[in-house]
Amino acid sequence: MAGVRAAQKEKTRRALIQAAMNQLSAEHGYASLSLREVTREAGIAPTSFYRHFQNMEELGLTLVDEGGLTLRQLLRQSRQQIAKGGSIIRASITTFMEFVTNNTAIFRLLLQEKSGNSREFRLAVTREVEHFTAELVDYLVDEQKFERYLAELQADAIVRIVFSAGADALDADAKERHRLAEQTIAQLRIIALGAEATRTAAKTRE
Amino acid sequence: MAGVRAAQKEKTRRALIQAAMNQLSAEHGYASLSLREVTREAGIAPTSFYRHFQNMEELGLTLVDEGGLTLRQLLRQSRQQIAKGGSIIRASITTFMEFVTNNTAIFRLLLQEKSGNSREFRLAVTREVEHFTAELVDYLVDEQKFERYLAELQADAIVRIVFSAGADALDADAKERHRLAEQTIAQLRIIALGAEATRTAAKTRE
DNA sequence: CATTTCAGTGAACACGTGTTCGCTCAATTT
DNA sequence: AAATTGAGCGAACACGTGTTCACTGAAATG
Repeated sequence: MAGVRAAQKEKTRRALIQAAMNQLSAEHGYASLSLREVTREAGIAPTSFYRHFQNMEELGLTLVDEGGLTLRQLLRQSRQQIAKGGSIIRASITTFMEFVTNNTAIFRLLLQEKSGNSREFRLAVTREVEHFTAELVDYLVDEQKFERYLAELQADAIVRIVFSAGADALDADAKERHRLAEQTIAQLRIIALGAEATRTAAKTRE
Repeated sequence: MAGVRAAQKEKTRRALIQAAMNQLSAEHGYASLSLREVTREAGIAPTSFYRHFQNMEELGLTLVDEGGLTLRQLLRQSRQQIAKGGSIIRASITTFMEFVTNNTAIFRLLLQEKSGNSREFRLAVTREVEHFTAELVDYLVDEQKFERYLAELQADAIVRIVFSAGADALDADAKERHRLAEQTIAQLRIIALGAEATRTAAKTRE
């Protein structure tokens, strides 16, 4: 009952997931992920794949889930560090861009895989992105005291801009990536200003 | 010299492009576009494909070019109609969403095909999107008298938000699409307000 | 210690893929 | 009217794909 067997199974399961991540690149998206190539890189026979996943789609969904989870954990950490002072916007964007640099494969999955896949896959990706927006809305309502509707507008705009910039960062070198980060920070400040102006305009109308 | 032959060739070339467009859907992206299925729908033998395109990639690039051109023409038209009064933002977004509804396939190509393709293909898509930003920057500088840097920040943010919303609209029903349009309009107004505030802040500092 | 479980295997199936080659035969040119 | 051009075609090639099936042999169980 030591579970040597279960441990080994988990190990090759991780190997399969890692192999799939490695295969994801700019040239070869999830759509062209090949079972045979994945199993080859994981070091097992093609047929053994089915001991771990029902089919390729299940592998894809697993990748999306794991990627989204990792990203959200990182951002939550960064948000806590912010409490110690410093610009919220700058810290978040910096963390985000770092994540993109270090986890390129996961990011491609979340940002650039909205078509050419099964409906279920697309829904899973959408759900992950919605998690981010929801967390940001909560932050704007609780900490910044925005009214819910305005917070949602703002959060949605921010997530769209940041994810879009993140997608561009995937193909960028370090310098261009830095420029993107600064640009995004400036854009989020414009939005913050605009939201603030909208809020006060609504108040004076009361 | 009547050119009966050349006319026929152009006709089947159009048939190929149209067939490829028809094959593009949420489930089957450009990456999984099949030569044999395209030629089948166009009503010619697989081998005849090579009389019109050197390979599949050339077909893809053609689709991107044609799609981007069509979209830009439409938006230019709408911008002229705006001169007759009415909200610029509302009119543009309405036109944009209409285009998404009527030209779903083209749009998927421009919005959701940034990975899983050749480098050249991705550059072509990026170039098309940059055309939009450039036109918007010119408008903000010439008509709204923004300074160039602020205009670029603003235009880039707007394009990112609008294209991201456009991508979501692809999978949405009429009602959800309308909500998306209204949301985008409200977000662009926040940005306009923020940009205006940034401009006046910079001026008073002079 | 005998029995059962099950991760991993190798062979095989049925199929779709892009591309090449040599041919036909109508439109075009000489 | 004869010669040339070239869009369209059918056969074939070489290969990669996901998935099934009956199997082995070590770990787990009774």
